[in-house]
Amino acid sequence: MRDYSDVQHPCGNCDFHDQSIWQPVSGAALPILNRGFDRLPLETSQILFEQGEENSGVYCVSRGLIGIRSCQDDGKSTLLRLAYPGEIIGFRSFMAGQPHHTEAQALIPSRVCKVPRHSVRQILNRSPEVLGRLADRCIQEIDRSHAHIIAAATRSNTERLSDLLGRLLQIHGRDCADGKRMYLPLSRIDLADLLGIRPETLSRVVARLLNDSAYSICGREVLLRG
Amino acid sequence: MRDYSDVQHPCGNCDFHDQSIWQPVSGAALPILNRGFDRLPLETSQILFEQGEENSGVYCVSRGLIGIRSCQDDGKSTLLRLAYPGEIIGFRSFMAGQPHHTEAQALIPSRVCKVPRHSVRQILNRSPEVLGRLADRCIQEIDRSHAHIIAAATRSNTERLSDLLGRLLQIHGRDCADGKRMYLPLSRIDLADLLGIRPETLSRVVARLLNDSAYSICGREVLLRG
DNA sequence: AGCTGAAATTGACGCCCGTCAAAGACTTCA
DNA sequence: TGAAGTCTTTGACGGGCGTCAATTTCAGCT
Repeated sequence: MRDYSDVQHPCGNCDFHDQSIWQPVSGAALPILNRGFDRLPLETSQILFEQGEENSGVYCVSRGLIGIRSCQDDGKSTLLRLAYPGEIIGFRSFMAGQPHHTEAQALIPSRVCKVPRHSVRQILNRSPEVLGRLADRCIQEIDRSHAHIIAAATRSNTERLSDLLGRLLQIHGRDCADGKRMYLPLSRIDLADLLGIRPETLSRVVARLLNDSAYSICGREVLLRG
Repeated sequence: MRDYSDVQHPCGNCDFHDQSIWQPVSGAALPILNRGFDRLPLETSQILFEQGEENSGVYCVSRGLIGIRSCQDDGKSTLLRLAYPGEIIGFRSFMAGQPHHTEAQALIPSRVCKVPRHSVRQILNRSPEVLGRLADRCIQEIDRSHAHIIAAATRSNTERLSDLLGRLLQIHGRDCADGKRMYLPLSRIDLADLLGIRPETLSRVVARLLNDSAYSICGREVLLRG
C-alpha cells in the first residue's frame, strides 16, 4: 500500500499551528497546548481511543486522517465525521467531563499529538481564554453536524460524494496535467459508512460518477478533470 | 384548532428552571438569566428569529414547541431539531458572535423568554461559570446532532418516527384508558421535514405504523397502545 | 509465484422512496 | 352555511437502495 503519511496540512510542517481554526480569538495561546508532548504514530485502522473509554486528554491531528465513529449496541457503526490535519479531537469528551461517546480511528497512516488531561487543565488555568476557543471548536462541530444532516436530507448520494471529494482535494490534492489528482484516503467501506449507504450501493454511485460529475475514481486514485 | 399552548414542561410553571439541563454544574446561576425579562407569546408558524439575522440574545422555551430550521439558497429548508420547553435556543449564535445560522419558528402556540444580548453578557461577567454551562448546551447539541445522523443512517423511517413519538409522549403525553395519548404538535410537512422524507412518503409511513409499531396516529391524535 | 483472506465489484430481485397528479379532508373567512 | 385555500391522503409509475450471492480484484505473506 502506498504510504500516505506524508500528506500534511497545507500549513507545512506545523502541528497544531493552524491559525484559521482559532480565528475568532487571537491565535497565540493554543499552540502551546502541544509543545513538548508525545507525538504518536498511528497505523491504518489503529484505534486512538474507544467509545466508553475514560477521557485522558485531547489530540491534535498532525498528519493523515482520523475517522470519528459511533458504535451501537447492535454492532452497527457509523462514521460520523473526518478529522483532518490541524484539527483537535477528544475535546467534546474533555469539556463534558465524560467518557468518549465516539471512537477515533486512523483511516490512513497518521500522526497525532497527545495533550494529557491534566496538562490541558494546567493550560486552561494559566490561560482561561483558551476555554472560549475550545467552545469555538464545539460550535464548529455543531455547524458541521448540521451541514451533514442537511446534505443527507436534500442532496443525492452522487452530489454528497462529489462534495466530499471536493473537500478532500482542496486539502491535499496535487495539481497534475489532467487537473487535480489525489490518493483517496478512505476505503470503500468507510466511504459508504460516511455517506450512510451500503458498500454495494457506493460502488454503483462511484460508477455513475463518471457520467454525472467532473470526478472520476479508479481504485484509490481520484481525478478532478479540467 | 385545538389550543396546545397549555402544554408545559413537566416541572410545572417554571420558565428556564429545569435543573436537569444544567446538571454538570450546580444549578443556581442560570435561572437568573430569565428573571424579569420579556415573555413573548408566539402563534403557530411565527418566526422567533431568521437565518442571517444578527443575534440579539438567547431565548428560553417556556411553553409549546419551537422548530430549528435551516434554509438553503435553493429554497429548500430542513427542520434540524425541536426545542422543547425548558430548552435554550440562540446560544450557538450568541457564543460564536455570529448571525443566526438557523431560523426558529413556533410549531404550535408557544411562549419564550427573551434574554437580551447585553443582559447575558452582564450575567456572564458576574457569574463566569455560566459560560461553562452554555458550553454544556453546545455539547448536548453535538450529541443530539450525532444521534440524528446515526439514526438517519441506520434506522428505518418507521423506527425513527416511533422514536420521535416516544420522545414527544415522554414529555407531554397524558395517560388514558388505552395507554398514552397526545396531541401531535407537528404538521405532516414538518414531521416529514424532520425525518428528511417527503410528505407523501410520510403519509405511507404513518399508515404502516399501524401494523409495525405500538403507535397509531389519526390526524393529530397519537396513541401508544398498552 | 502461489496461496490466502479481505476488499471491491457485479448481478438479480423486491421493496421503498421520490415524483407527478388527483381526490379528499380540514381550516378560515365571509 | 358556503366558498376558497391549504393540508393530507391516495394512486400510479420509475428509479434507487438494501439484501443476498457470486465473482473478481487486490494486498500481504510464505
